[in-house]
Amino acid sequence: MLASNTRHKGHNHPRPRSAAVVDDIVSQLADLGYRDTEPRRLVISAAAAQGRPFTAEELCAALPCVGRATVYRGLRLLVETDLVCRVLLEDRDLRYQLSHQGHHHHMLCAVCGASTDLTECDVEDALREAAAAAGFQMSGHWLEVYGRCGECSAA
Amino acid sequence: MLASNTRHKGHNHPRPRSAAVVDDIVSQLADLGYRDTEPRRLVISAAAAQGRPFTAEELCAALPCVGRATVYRGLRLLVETDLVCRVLLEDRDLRYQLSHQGHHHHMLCAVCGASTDLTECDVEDALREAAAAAGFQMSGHWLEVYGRCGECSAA
DNA sequence: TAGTTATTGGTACAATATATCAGTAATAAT
DNA sequence: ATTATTACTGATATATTGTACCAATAACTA
Repeated sequence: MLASNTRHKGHNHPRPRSAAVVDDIVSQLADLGYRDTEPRRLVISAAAAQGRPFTAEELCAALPCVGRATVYRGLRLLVETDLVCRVLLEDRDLRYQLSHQGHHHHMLCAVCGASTDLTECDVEDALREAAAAAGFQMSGHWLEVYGRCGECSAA
Repeated sequence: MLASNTRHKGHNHPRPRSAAVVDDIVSQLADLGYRDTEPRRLVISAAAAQGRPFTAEELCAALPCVGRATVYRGLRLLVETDLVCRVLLEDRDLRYQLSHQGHHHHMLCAVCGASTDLTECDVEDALREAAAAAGFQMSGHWLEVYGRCGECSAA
């Protein structure tokens, strides 16, 4: 029997934070009618354990006991439900990362590979206006920012 | 013997405008040390003939007499030399189109598939500032705008 | 507890693109 | 102009990323 999910900050065997993240995501999926399965939890857990944007194959490698198709399906489900977002690297390599939800973009460090969210950014409005000026009705956009994160630009 | 390329606006057998585009691109490639070959001209010509962003496979289909590998190589060369730019559709389908060069972005119509350049757009500066505020030193970005072009939003 | 049905995993398949390599052709050198 | 050099081509094999299929299984539900 595992420790209850509902125990608040219990002082015995505190579960790692990632477990709470997994529970949260599984719960959101449950609200959408998706089942709570062990392989799916493993995919979510592995995704949450990645320190930076990861590829689907990296998840497969990290989960040798989960079928490839299941990993891809899990990832796709997470993307479709906005729990994981896609990140396009400068070299066009496609990666994934847990989404912090809400509209945001990513700043990707070319040195260390870290991804930082860019939230307070009103580029969207400026874009919509510029597009409208050209007679174009914008409904969405895709934006990635490349460069160096604070740590790497200091070094 | 074909008509000379250097004849100015000859009044017999005027060459289609696309031929001038091909010549121009071949010339730019020559400056970079790349050879002027028939298959390469065919790839460039086919790319220039596309009315909207196209896939590599579409080019292959349009050029049954050119090897697939050669089409892909030609396309890659054009991308690397900034003569063709990549366009990422909303469904993540990757397409290509002749570059109008200079920094610009694309507004992609979800209805008719047309791509319109978005040039006079100072999003870059706003982005750079927002990134800097987060300690991130921006060096580049990728942006695609999705929506409806003027014609399609009118209809 | 039994029944319904989403989910799994293994494999086959599809789409997109590159690697290899012998043969060819475009440019440079003579 | 002829030869030499070497980039380029094309056919095929391979790599990568992801989906389709289907029988077996496990999760929810009545």
